[in-house]
Order: sequence, then C-alpha cells, then structure tokens
Amino acid sequence: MEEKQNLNFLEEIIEEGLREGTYKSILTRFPPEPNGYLHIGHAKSICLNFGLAKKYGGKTNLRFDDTNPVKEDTEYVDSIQQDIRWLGFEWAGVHYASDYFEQLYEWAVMLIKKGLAYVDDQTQEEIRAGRGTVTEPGKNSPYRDRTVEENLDLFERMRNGEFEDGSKVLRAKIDMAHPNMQFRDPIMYRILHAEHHRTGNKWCIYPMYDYAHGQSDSIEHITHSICTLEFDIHRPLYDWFIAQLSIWPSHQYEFARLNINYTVMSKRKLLQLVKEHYVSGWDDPRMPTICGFRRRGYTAESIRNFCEDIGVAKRDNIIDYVRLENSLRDHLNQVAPRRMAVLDPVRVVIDNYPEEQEEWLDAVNNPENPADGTRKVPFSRELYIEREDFMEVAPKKYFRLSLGREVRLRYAYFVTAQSVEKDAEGNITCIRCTYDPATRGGDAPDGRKVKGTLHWVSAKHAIDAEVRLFDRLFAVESPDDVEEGKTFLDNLNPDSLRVVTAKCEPSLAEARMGVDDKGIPEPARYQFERMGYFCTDPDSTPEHLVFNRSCTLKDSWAKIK
RNA sequence: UGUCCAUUGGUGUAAUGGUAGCACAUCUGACUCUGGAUCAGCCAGUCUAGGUUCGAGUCCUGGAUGGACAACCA
Repeated sequence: MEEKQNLNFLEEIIEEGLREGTYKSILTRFPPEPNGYLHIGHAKSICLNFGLAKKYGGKTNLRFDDTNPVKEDTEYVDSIQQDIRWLGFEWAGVHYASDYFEQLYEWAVMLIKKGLAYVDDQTQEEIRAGRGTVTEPGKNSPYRDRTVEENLDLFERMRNGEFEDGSKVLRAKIDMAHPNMQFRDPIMYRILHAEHHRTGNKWCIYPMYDYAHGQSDSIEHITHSICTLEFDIHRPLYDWFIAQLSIWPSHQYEFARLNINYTVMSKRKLLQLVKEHYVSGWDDPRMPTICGFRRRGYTAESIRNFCEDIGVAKRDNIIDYVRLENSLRDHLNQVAPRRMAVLDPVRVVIDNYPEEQEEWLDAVNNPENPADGTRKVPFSRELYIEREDFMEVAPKKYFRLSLGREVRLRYAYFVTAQSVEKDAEGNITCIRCTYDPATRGGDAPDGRKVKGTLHWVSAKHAIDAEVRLFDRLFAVESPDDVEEGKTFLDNLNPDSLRVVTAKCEPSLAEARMGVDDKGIPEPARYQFERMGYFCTDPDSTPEHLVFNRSCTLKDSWAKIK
C-alpha cells in the first residue's frame, strides 16, 4: 500500500525529467546578488533549491550573481554564506558570475560575428525612448546596422577602456517591435569603470543579468534554474541566448516569492531601514532577515519547517505572520527549558510565612521532555508576581489572583490574596497574602482545585535582566500599500521595541550565548513560563543579562479580555 | 490597452477527466500545576458565461479580477 504523495509543480517537473531520462540527476543553484543580507524570502528559495536537490539525490551550487560592481560588496558574500550554513545547507561548489566574464566576453564576440549583437552609441534616454512602450513598438537604433567588423572593433575597445561610462553598450539584435519588451534589443554589456569586489579593475564592461545568468547556469550544467515569478517574462530571452550560442541547455522555472503580512521584503527597503537607523542593523531582531531571525531566537529548524509548511506554487501569496511564530513555538516547545521570570513585577508578601525561612523547591525543566530533569527554585516570604496576574476585583473569567481568591504559585504553594497596599497615585505596591503550608509543591492534600497557576520569583533571590520585548516592525498588514505622499516608513510600528527590567529566578544567571557546530553564535533559549520564548542577546554579559523575546505564548486569556 | 503568468474555504496548499482533501487561523468541548502543550469536534471553497464529455476544479472558447514586463538593477 503505497502512500499517495502530493508533489508540488517543481517536483512534478523533476520527476518527469528523471523518468524520461532528460537528465540522470539534478543540479540546482542559489544565485544571490551580494548586495544585501538574505531575508526570509531567500530562505524559501534556499530551502527549495537545496531541498529539491537533496530529495532527488542531486546537488546545489552557490553562485554569486556579481555583475554589478557598484552595488556589491564582500561584506555581503560573507554574510550570505554564513546564513545559508546556519540554515543547515551546504553547497556543492561556490561560484561567481564574475568567474565567467572571459567566457561571456568570447560568446558576445561570437554573437557579434553571427550578426546578432551590435554596439549602440545612443544615450540612455535615446535607448529608452527607442524601446517604445508596452503597447507601441520601438524603433531601430541608427547604429543597429553597423558591420560586424566595426562592432568587433568597437566592442574590443569598450573592453580596453577607450570609452566613458554610458557612452556605448552592446545590444542583442533581435526585434524592436517584439510584443515581449525583453526582446527589444536587450542590452548585454554596459561600460562601468568601477572596481569589482573580486575582479578589481580588470574589467570596465560588465554583462547584464539577462546575458549572464542563463549562460552561467549553462556553464555549470544547472538542470533547474529556479527563480521567482517576475523572471517569467525573461525566460524566452534566457532560452534565446542559450539557443544562439548552442550551449548546454539549462532551463528556468518560476515560483511565487514569499510575502508575509506586517513586513516588507524588498532588499532596497530593508537597506533603507538599516541606513536610516529605523533599526539597529541588518540583524536587528525585528528585521525579516535571516540574521535578524537568528538574533531574535528563531531556530534554523523552525525556519526550514516554515518553508516546508507554506508550500510552493505559482500564484501570488501572503502568508500570515503567525505561521512563522507557530513554527518557532512548535520547535521551542519541545526543546526550550522552562524558567520563571517576572517582566512587570509587583511585590507579594506572604504574611503567615516565617520571616527568615527559605525553601528550595523542585521545578520541572521541560514538561514536554522529562529527561531534562528538574532544578531547584528558592521560595521565601517576599516574592514578585506579574502585575497583570492580580486584580482587586476580578471578572468571572479571570482565573488569576484577586482579593479573597486562592491560586497556585507554580511548584510552590496555594496562596490567597488578603489585602493590597497602594502609593499616593493609587498604584498597587504590595499584595499581602496568606499561604497554605499543606500545599507545598503545588498540590492540595484535600484534593481542592484552583483555577489559576502563576509564575513568581523570590524577591531576595531574584536577579535582574534587561528584556527586550519585540513586536511586529510594522503596524499594518500591508506596509507597502500607502496613500499618496506616504511611504512604507509611515507604517512603522512605534511600539515595536519595549525594554523592561525583569526579575528572574537565580538559575538564569548562567544564561550564556554559545556557538553552533559551524561556529556561528547561538543563543541560549528558554521559555519564561506563561510569558513566551526568550533568548540571550549578543549584548548579554554575565554582569548584565540581556534577553530577547522571540515570541509570546498563545494567550487565550488575551482573547477573552 | 500589447505580451506573459495566475485564480480552489479567512490564509496557504492538494486533487494529473471519476467521492473537492490537508494544514494554519477562527469557534466548541475535553484535559492540564503554564489561560501553554495535547486531544476531539464545528464552520467554511472550485472567479464567471458558454462548450466538449457518461462525467469538468481539471480540457476548449470568451469575459472578469490580480500580478509581471517599457533599469546601462538582479
């Protein structure tokens, strides 16, 4: 009884090719331009390219699409490699489009000889005007019919640096009236006297994407060049260059890019957030970058699961941000040790608890994984509980502490609130309670039940920690939808970061950043019971602990409220 | 008003001419020393008009809606 498997459209294509013997194994590639940090959208592409290859016993190349020296930098090539490794993938080979510049040049010469490319002296504006519009055909360049000899001579001199930036380009000679704009004599090379991060000053002409990408795929014998939908209209041109050059036929397939609500995914906008200091950097925990999620406390596994979970197709999609959080919660629920920390403390005094007494009680590290064992937490007469866990007069559905009501302090005792003390402004400064000594450990021998269980820390033993409470970076679902005169920046959430000083159980003093098996910094992750998942921030030191809130717990009380 | 792509519950994603399914969200209930987790259940869908066919979400034609393309960006 074979289980019926549902394949996505890419798997269908791969299996069909395998079945028909079009190829024996597959080779994919992940082709980032090193002009920014990778974001969660790239994670989808990475999981797809590497995941597909893995599933079908193939391999994946990492190839930097570095054909525009003015925007690219080695800072980005380093971060990109780190992020891919952190996600848990390893490439078969690392390549650079710039490795192929010489070959690409030779092929361009070949196309000139075949009468399929020419040097155009028009200005940028003239070229644009000559291209026509989506509904009107373009006009031929006056330089379109230069002889092969003249084109060869001019192109070589372009390479030799005889001309200024922008004075000439090499264009493919196709059809200025073609209904697909991509075919209206696309530019193959432009002159750019700029230093390239790898080739230095060797070149002053650089190939355009359309002329470089497909040929790079072909050189590497990529079987499946998987890219996002906006390149769909480029595919005929991709095929055209390969056909005219008679080179190894790579094929391009397109899928719908990932969109998530309450966030932006364009590199340009992310760069702007960084450059204009709306966030602290590319790895700000509110950023949708891979390094941002990493610092936020996301695990690589949770991101991989997320990408698997959302699937892949060709239709535009907007994924609910909660899907991402759910992936994280799923994973962390299984692996994160539980601790108690009070983020907004209010003092509690147990009047009938002996003044000098303290007890170290057993607390379970992770109820989902008994093997994680237990730890001791100190209890004493004065405690802190969460301010929102007490109401003087409470509605019926409120299960927490209120005057005259009994609740459980987790792993400790049942307590009943008796009275409150307030300051001049009427803020509660202290809640006076009594406890039942018979309920030690959290169970009543007489079998009586209690509706609520609260987390707490002993005031005398508590340690302070800075806790950064993150919320979504944007206040609206579609930050890019803006009215006239506004930008996505107007949609930033002013409350996306709140910093508090929390009271933590003493065992948290040991919380330290670590490194993973690839040497990449890895935070210590915890569940602060009832409050959410938290992790150490790189800013954290033994003297000054800093925790980031990765995400909250699901909170059904918040809905009732 | 050109070319290309897409359209299945609120959101994603399957069904490959033969019973429209799954996940997330929502809502109910059970259980619980985290209002967490877990378990059970409910609600809810083929853009539209024709055509082909014994039979259409699927194939064909028209329409509607959304998206991509007019960078010397990728």
